[in-house]
Parts: sequence; C-alpha cells; structure tokens
Amino acid sequence: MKKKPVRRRGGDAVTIHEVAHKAGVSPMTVSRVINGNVNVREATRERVMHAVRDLNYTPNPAARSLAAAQGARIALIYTNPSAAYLSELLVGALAGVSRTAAQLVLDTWDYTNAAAQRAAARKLATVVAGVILPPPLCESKAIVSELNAANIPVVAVASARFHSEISCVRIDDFRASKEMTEYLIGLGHSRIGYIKGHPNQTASSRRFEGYQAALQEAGIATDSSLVQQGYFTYRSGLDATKKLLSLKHTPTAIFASNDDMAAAAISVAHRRGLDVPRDLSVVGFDDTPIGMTLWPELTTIHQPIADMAESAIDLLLRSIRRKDGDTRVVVDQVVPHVLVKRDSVAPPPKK
Amino acid sequence: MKKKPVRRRGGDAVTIHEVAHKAGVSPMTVSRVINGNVNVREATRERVMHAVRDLNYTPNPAARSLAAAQGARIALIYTNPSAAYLSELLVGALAGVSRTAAQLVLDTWDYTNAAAQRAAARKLATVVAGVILPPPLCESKAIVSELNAANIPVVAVASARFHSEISCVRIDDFRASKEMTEYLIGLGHSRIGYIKGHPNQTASSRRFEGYQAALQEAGIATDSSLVQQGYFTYRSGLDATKKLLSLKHTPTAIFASNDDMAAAAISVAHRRGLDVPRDLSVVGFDDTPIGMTLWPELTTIHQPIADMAESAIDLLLRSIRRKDGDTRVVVDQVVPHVLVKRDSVAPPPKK
DNA sequence: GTCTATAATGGTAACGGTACCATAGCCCCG
DNA sequence: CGGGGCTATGGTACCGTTACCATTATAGAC
Repeated sequence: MKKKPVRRRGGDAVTIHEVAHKAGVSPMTVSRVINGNVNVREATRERVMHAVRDLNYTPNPAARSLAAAQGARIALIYTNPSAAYLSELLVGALAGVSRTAAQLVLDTWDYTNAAAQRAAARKLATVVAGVILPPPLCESKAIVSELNAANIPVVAVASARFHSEISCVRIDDFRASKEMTEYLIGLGHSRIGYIKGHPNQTASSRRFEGYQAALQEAGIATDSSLVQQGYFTYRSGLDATKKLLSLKHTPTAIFASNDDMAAAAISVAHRRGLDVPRDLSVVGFDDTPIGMTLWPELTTIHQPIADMAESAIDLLLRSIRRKDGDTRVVVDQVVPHVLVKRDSVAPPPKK
Repeated sequence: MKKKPVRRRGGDAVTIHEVAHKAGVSPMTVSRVINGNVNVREATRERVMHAVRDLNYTPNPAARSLAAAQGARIALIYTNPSAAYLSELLVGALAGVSRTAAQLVLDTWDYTNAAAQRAAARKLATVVAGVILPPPLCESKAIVSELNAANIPVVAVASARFHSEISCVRIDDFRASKEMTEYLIGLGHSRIGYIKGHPNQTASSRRFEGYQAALQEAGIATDSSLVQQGYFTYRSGLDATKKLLSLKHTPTAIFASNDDMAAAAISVAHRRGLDVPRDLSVVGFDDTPIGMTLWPELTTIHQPIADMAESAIDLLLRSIRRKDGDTRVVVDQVVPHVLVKRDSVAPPPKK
C-alpha cells in the first residue's frame, strides 16, 4: 500500500475554504452567510451563495457542532408510543434536524411519580441542549419545571393548553372539535355520542368543550348519558362504545376524541350488525394512519404532526442558539388543522 | 454581562485529556483503549478504563467523527410509509445512530422507473456515507447497483432474499410462515385461506412458500381457490377476503401475509356477521401496532424491526469505518422472530 | 551481550467549522 | 472636518478526537 500523504481528508468533501476561495472572501464570511448572520452585504451574500450552489457545498455537521459547541443533541421523549403518531413526529423532527448539525436522541419514559420524573429530567438536562415533549409528558409540571430550572429550552408539540412556561406548537383543539360537531349537526344528527380523552391531557378537555359549544350553539340540549369517558386507547374506546350502543335511545353518530377510539367504535358497531355509516356515523380526531386501515375509512381531523415537529425543532434550535442572550422567549404557535371527510359519516337513518 | 474567558468549552464536558491526565497516560492511549485497539498493555487499559468510569467520560461524537472523517450521514429511504413499520424503523435507527456522531437523514422516493431510481441513487451517493433500505426499495436492482458502484455501503432491512450484493438484516420469513401455518393446522384447521403479499417483494414469495410447505408436510392438498393475491395494503386485503368468503366452501382460517390485510379480513368477517375467532380465525404477519387496535387482537408474527434497524446501523457504521481497507464485506444477519398468540385464533367451528 | 523485530506509548498536526477580537471603511453629527 | 459609532470583513485560536509517525521499552535471536 502506498504511503498516504499527510492530509487525511476524505477527498471529495467540499469544505468551507474552497467555497470561500471561489467566492473570493474569507471562510468566516461564508460561515456568516450560511448561518444567516445579518452583517453581510447583499452583494457578498449573493456571491457566496452562488459559490455554495456551484460547489454543491454542505457544511460538515461534525465540525460545526464541535466548533460551535452548540451542543446539538435534542431529545424527543415519549410515553405511550402510539406508533402512528410517533412516526410522524419522528419524520418531522428528523427533517428539521437534518438541516443542521443537531442530533436527535430518543427516549421513552414511563415514570408516573413526580420525583422520578424530576430526576430523569435533571439527568436529561446534563446531556442535551433541548427537548421536544409530546403529550402527555408536556403536561407534567415536574418535568417542565425541572427542565426550565436547568435552562434547557423545551417545546411541547400538540399539547392543547398554552401554558406560559413552555413554548408550544399545536392546533386549535377547541375549534377543530367544534367544527367536527357542527359538521355532524349540519348533516342532521342531534344525538351525538362523545368519547372523551384521557383526563390527564388538556387536549381532552379542549376537544370536549368544542363539542359542547357546538351543541349549545345549535340549541341541542346536552345529554350526559351520551358522553363517555375514554382514555385515548383502543380498549377504552371499545368499552365506551358498548355503553353508548346499549342506551335505550342510541346515538346516530359517535365522535371519538381520537382515531384509535373511533376504530374501536366502528368495530363494536359492526359486531352488533350496525352498518357504518348507514346506521351509525363515526368520526375521530388526529388523522393517524389507522383511519385508512379501516372500513369505511374514517372522517377525522388532520393534525400536521410532522410539520409541527419540524417547527418545534426550529424553535428549539433558534432558542439554543441565542442561549447567551438570556432573554427566554416563549412561543405559542397555532397551526391550521383540516377536517378530512372520508366514508364513515352519513346523515342519520330515517326513522 | 461578564466578558467571557477565551475558552469556549461548555464547561461540564469531560474530555479525553482529563481522563488521560487522571490515568497518567497520553490522550492517544486513552483513545486506543476506547476504540479497542490491541496494542495496549493490560495494566494500562485497566487504569484508563478506571479513570473513564470515575470521570464518567463520554467521547464527544462530533470531535470523533471530525477527526476520523468517518462520514456520518446515513440515509434511510422509504416508500410506502406504512406508519407503524416506519416508526419502529426510525426508533431503532435513531437508537443506533445516537451512540455515534452519525446523523440520520430521511427521504421518501416513489420513483417507479429504473432510470429515475438510478439518478436518485447517484445523487444520494454524493451526500451520504451509508444507506439503509427497507423493502421494497432494497429489491430494486437499479438502486442497489448504483449505490454499490459508488462504493456506498448499503444494508437492507427485512428483505426476504439474501442477495449477494448487499448486506441484510432479516428474519426467516419462510420458517415463520411455516410455523404459523403449522399452528393453525395443529388447531384443526385444514381449509386455510392465504392472502399473498405484493409480488414485487421477495418476502411475499418466501412467506407463501412457508405456507405451502406446512400444508404439504401435513398432507393437506393445496386448493388454489384458497389463495388470493394481495398487495400488503388494507384495501387489497378487503378484496381478497371478500373473494375468500364468497367461496362455496369457505375457509375456517385466513392467513394474511401482513397485519394490514389481516385487519381487513377481520373487518370483512364482522360485516358478514361472522364472529372472529369463533367462526373464522385470522392471523397476520409483522406485528405492527395495528394488531392491537383490533378486536379481537391479532395473532401474528413479531419481527423485531427496531432491533433490526439498530443492527443495520451498526453494520453500516462498521463498514464505513473500515472503508479504506477496501475488502467489501457482505453480511446476512438473520434474527429470531416470535409467533405471538393473541385472540384472533380458535379451533375451527364444529360442523 | 549485541542486534533487530515488535509492542507500547507519546508528540504533533490535522479534521472543518465558528467565537472572538481586530481592523478598515463608512456615515452621521456636532 | 474630526471624532465616535456602526458595518462588513478578515485573522487567529481553538473545539475534542484520531491518524500518522517517532520514540522508547521489551523481548527474542544468534
């Protein structure tokens, strides 16, 4: 084997120096352009960008995070891996992260007591530079306050409540839920069963309030027997639906506050010989892929989870970057949802 | 705000130098110990390891990959985001990656013609150091050969065929499928419907062969009307099941070659007033989460996708690392599967 | 006991960026 | 018209690790 030259570069990778040389500026200026620093003349920026495109330059993430000591590790902690949800979250987060030098690390926690959560959060804080928290973890006072104390930026994704200690990317659960209910009412339904979500998540109550508000505006009296407690799980949806369909005066539609429970509702209906949507309309919430592996396909509310995760990453990185400027900024970003109409809804059966 | 010292270290991170100092050796030796180099005296190794543990030292991945020029970007390309599958894949891959400085980048491709695949692969090869390919992409000659030509290591995950150009982490589809069929036969079933997978995936034929082999060994004649073509989608499962249940002599069990199609089978059965598993047993394959959001819960074959993805990453990193030693090593790693018995199976109805 | 292969270890220079400071030009104002 | 503040840019050092070579201890051969 030949003796290698001292240089150990991989050979093909384009470095910032080459870009700088081509653009006739210093590496420092290229760095500034790449990182969107403001103090660069427009003409210079153009020249650099041009060189970047010409050379097809990609910054080396390793070098970047080494030099900047900008930590770069971002944790995404989850409980209750509702797979569908998780995968979208990951896809989005990864998209956000891969544009930078940051690294995404995953962890599952199922600590139920505050002390354990607190300990885990403290440990986490020593290892990462930022945290993304999907529900229900973002509802934990213990975790959030611990992370805040360690001065680690945190962004909650898809948590309903905007709570002033923590940034948050979410949809308007109340409005979405209200729209869905109005849609059912508009079709002629007036006995609409509702399956509530897990009480430890604020999204649950927001969604329920939306349902109530729509009913009230339409002048439909609330019937508490039509409201069943669920826990966002398939199994809880099964139980709730059984109760709903055992009522002497059964509902003509069921609004389950997530898709898993809606899937359960459809299954129970079928087993009782009811046709969906002819005899019973069923709608869900979240637009997880399960809605498509159902027959009929589920009408539901689409949350752009992947986009939300990507936004969350951006928020996080921005706040990590300005870390020294110790003004903590808390953002509440509401993104639009979509009511997606598929085949699980029809007007109520003629009686 | 205070003027910062020139040092820009994050303060808390333990470096290799501190370890070296504590152990009374040079950083170089510590590095050798960490990386399992052989030329270190046992006593020295001990001393270093002790210091490492004492200081709770973790190598800085960024510095590491920068110095070693060990590339770091690994792509995971997918088509057909069967969410459940994808999320497991991601969880595993992320776990593997986060132990190193590598970065995972995601992309979706749905090029159907070879030329486009070839082009995409070529482009990809300029940007990343390794690629993970789940099915069906790993079956594409065009992609694999292009990546090979560019000397980018590739690992296929969960592809059935071991094909000599590409490393692969998989389960034994044939055996798993045979076991499942034997299980059904053991319960007394002899008319077992089968829903095939997508013909463009070799796993499909492996699974089908397993089914046939079990039947043959049990001396059950194959009845081609009991075999329906599916495409791994829910919808195709719906169609296939309808055909199966329209037979004059219906099967007492249906073996769908993935979970989505099994979910469809259950749905059709329920709609026809059949009870699962009393009137009809249904089994799937893959153990995706959908199997749990079904009533009854699905008996299926568990593939440890997350673990497989993690292994794949390890394989990839190892082969990236030894890149210069240009001996390409192709590995075929078969991991164990598990037949998970849940509630969708019962002995055939007494006739 | 000298000589040479080999094992164990250390020194130095990268790896590719960015933080920090210095500097040179510029504009605005008194 | 000189000085002060600001803007755009460059120079230098350093981030934490490993590759490469040099050096020294160790052992085996004759």
